[in-house]
Amino acid sequence: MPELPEVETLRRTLARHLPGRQVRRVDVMRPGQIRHPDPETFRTAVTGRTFGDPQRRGKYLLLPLGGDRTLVCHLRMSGRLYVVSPEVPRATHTHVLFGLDDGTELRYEDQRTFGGFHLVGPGDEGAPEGLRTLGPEPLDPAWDPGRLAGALRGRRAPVKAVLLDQRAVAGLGNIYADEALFRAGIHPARPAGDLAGAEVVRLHRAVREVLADAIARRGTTFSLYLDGEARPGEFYSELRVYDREGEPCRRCGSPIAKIRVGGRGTHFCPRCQA
DNA sequence: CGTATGCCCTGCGCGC
DNA sequence: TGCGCGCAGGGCATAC
Repeated sequence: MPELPEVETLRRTLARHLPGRQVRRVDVMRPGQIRHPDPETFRTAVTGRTFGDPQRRGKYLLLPLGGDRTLVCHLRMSGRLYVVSPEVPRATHTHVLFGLDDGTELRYEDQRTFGGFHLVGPGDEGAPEGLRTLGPEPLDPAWDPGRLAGALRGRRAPVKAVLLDQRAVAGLGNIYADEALFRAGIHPARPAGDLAGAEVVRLHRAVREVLADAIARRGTTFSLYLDGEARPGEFYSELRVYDREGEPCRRCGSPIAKIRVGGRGTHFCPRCQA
């Protein structure tokens, strides 16, 4: 599932291909993936524009197009965005295709169709609500333990649910929330507001470390994620709890447990995260 | 407001 | 071998 490290890896790979490329053609095979504006307006508004340097906010990929327009993409569960030669056969769930002026194609593929595009205009016109209300970037130096403590304070929800709340902190999904809580030695179901100061500091460090480590390994390919050059990530083998139910904890050997927290499948070590 | 639940959607793995 | 069911989950809509 694309989370911050996967979208960051995607941004970095697309940065090698998109800047300076003009969109010659937009094919929308599945109109539902165009969230704003209507697909025909989208198509004509994007055609002829030139990509700038890709940016990222949380799990949102931001592709500047000039003229104060930005193509905003969210991959949700199964979205893939990559540059490829037109001779490569289209994958089954290729829903949107941008023909570029060097002959290559930027393709959007999405098996579960949860993801899609917003074309954002001047003054954030058309921006998805989730982008407007997005919390701080966890890798920003300004995100310190105090900011995390502020997001957790007074909340009775499980600490994991707060980590997944994009308004509290941007970019964590199910994999890295579980991994950060393991690294911090904190039980995922603990009420967020009950964490001691030292635990918040540990969690803050753990979030940063796991995200940085995952970016260094170009993200996690669990089932569907590929980067902007259609390559898988290498972080899967580094996972300490996610998708390891019943397997021995890498630290203490206890079997990794799987429970439901905040409606999400949650992996943790019952001994290291008591 | 804060919290909980269900929905969207498809493919896969499991049990029978 | 085939079929149906449950599960996977990010973000949002709705309910309480």
